[in-house]
Amino acid sequence: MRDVKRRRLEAKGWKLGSTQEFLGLSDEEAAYIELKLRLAATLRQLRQRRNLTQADLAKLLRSSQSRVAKMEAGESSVSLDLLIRSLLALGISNTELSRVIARSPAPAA
Amino acid sequence: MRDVKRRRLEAKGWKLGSTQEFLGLSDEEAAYIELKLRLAATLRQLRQRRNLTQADLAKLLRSSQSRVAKMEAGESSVSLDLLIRSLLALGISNTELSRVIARSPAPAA
DNA sequence: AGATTATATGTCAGATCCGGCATATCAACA
DNA sequence: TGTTGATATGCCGGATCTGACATATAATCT
Repeated sequence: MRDVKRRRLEAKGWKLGSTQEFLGLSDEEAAYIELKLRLAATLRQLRQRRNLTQADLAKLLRSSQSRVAKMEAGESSVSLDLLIRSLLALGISNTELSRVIARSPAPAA
Repeated sequence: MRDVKRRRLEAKGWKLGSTQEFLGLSDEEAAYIELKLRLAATLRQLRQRRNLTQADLAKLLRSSQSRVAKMEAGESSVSLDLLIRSLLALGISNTELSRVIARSPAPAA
């Protein structure tokens, strides 16, 4: 993984330890983070497709605008739980959800 | 949803409030719980297929046997996060994971 | 420029979840 | 029957996550 990408992740609160530790990032950790980012992106798409503001969505979820922002940013302080709950609240179907999860991230050029 | 099923869920720690509230269980809540139970069942299958005891798996996950038991039981005190992390640790692929999520629960007879 | 609306960032107290321990239940055997 | 190995249940202190609030930074207007 590239330094650029690393910095982007760390900026969002992922404490990844030393570079060695980072390079040794286990497959499941990597898969977990990628999955989360994918769900985060999907949440944003879904919200925008419905012409909702973050505040609107927050109200729908009985949460706050700031947390929605963090969800969409894929911050480390947001759990898969919250992301998936939110997608479900937006009415995503199991089929759509599974499609998001199936899609692997594009490999680096 | 049937009373039998309700009791089964409540026994696992789901506080579902009054019957009215339960009957009014929103779609996303229901979907969330079903999803969790599906992942829980998958975890057990995967572990058994590899001939691991709960204690073995716990060690692999740096967790405890009791938590693994709770995961597989789909207790409310277990998050999707932990379930999915565990499945990833067992090496489940995105494709398999997505298949689990896609599969809707069998409708009541 | 200033005003308005949307999004992002920082912080924190309370809620939830976690690992670990003790102990209970169960199953398969001698 | 009692012993052994596996799984389940109850509990708790500490860790993590959450909603909420304040505030900062866009972005889009007049």
